[in-house]
Amino acid sequence: MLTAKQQQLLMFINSRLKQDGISPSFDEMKDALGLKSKSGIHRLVGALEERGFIRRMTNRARALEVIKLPEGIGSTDSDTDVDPGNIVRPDFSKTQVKPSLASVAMDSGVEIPLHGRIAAGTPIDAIENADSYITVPPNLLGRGDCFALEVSGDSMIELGIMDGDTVVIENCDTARDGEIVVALVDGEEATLKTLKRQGGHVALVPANRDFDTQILEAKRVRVQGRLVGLLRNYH
Amino acid sequence: MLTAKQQQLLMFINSRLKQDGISPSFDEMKDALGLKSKSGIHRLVGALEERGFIRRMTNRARALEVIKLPEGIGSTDSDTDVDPGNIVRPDFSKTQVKPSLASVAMDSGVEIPLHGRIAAGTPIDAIENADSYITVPPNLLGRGDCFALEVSGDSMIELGIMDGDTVVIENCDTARDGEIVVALVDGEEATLKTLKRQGGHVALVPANRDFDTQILEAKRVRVQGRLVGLLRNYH
DNA sequence: TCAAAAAGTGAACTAAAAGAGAACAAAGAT
DNA sequence: ATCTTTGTTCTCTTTTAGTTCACTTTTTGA
Repeated sequence: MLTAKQQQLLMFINSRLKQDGISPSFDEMKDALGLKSKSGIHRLVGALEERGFIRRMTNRARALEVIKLPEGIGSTDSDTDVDPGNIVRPDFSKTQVKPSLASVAMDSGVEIPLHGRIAAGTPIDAIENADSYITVPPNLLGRGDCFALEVSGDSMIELGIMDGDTVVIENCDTARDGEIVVALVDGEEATLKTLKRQGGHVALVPANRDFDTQILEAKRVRVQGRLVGLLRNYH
Repeated sequence: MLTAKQQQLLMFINSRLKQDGISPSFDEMKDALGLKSKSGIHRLVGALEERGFIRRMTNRARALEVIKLPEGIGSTDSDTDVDPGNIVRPDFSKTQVKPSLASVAMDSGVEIPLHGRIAAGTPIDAIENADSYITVPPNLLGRGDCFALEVSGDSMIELGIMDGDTVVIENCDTARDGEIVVALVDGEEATLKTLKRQGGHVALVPANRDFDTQILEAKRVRVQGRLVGLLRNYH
């Protein structure tokens, strides 16, 4: 009934809907299948619709719905069926812990507010919804008050801070030489950069050859926090 | 079926109805989503209605009802489910409900075992203390069983995976083209690499110019898990 | 082994989603 | 009747997402 690609896409859509109820965009599906163009997704979606596996609202964003799955695919949603029986796991396969609700219990992480996004050279979008909180493991936190920001842009890519990562920032107004900080320049422009002190000046050093270091009088720069942790999601 | 905003609003409406049976006003919804204008809420409400998630009486204040929730938002607490046969009425459902446990439960962290270290081109150190667990935010997890590994070495540095990072791996034995996986070669050498399929062969592609891609017969390579999340600590 | 079907690419184009702000209209209360 | 709360509509802007087309490559089955 389905080709391999069609099934692969169907399973991806299904897992995303199961996961958070939000249907993936064509671009996300494209990435999920490792394609470079989303026109192929368009064709696959059409094929799945024609075969009665999904329903969609055309010309609407993220409006897919799975209405059936192919035979033999349990609705328990494993596109990654595991046969734990005979796999050689040399080192680390002894314990298998499932994130069952039981283990979601008490030993929880800590909730911190997600304050918005920060980009190279542009102000923080100061969103701060009451509703935006993320949970982070306690060991990622600093000693002080922390908040999270979503990173936008590639200015720190050479230090492994990628577009879309969530960074955990500890609120503070001073930083040591070489620390990565959220720095506010002239009270308006907040960026995530490595801070270097040079006499009465500070340098805000990006980690990307395509961006320039800013050297500024110390009084123009206010440190808003320092980087203490990072989270990334590959889904 | 829904966009992120639509889903966010739907969950808010649902929680308010569950909490005290009174639907929120447009202004309250606006505040809940951190917006400054309620015209956006009007549009979102229209979208939710069009998609069949809510019903409403136009021009009536606080007259929303939730008629279904997206797949996968099966609330962890049965009390917070929408009962399909018994719709929540905006007016005379004064049913008193305890504060939703769902939101508390959903926000807590999940413990997964830390299975050791993984390096480029060398076997995993089988450290695994049974006692090593780390807490990760639920949204970092995949759908299946997960475990964590500490990354050693620079082989994936160009994809922002640095020496010392902790990666969250979902146990699975298949992976899609282009996913980052823990791959076991010839049953003995486990590495973290991007997997590419090339006919009957698979390529294990590092993200570092100083390392070479390995192209191997598919049967020599066993996928042990795929990368779903990453944590980094700057302390 | 050849033709058809399926898959993949890239670009141009169009449309939807999202946010702001203001003015206005309807419903219900005093 | 008039005030307050709440919902509706408009215009405008930016960002995100869907559609289409022309063309190439790969896969598959007769």
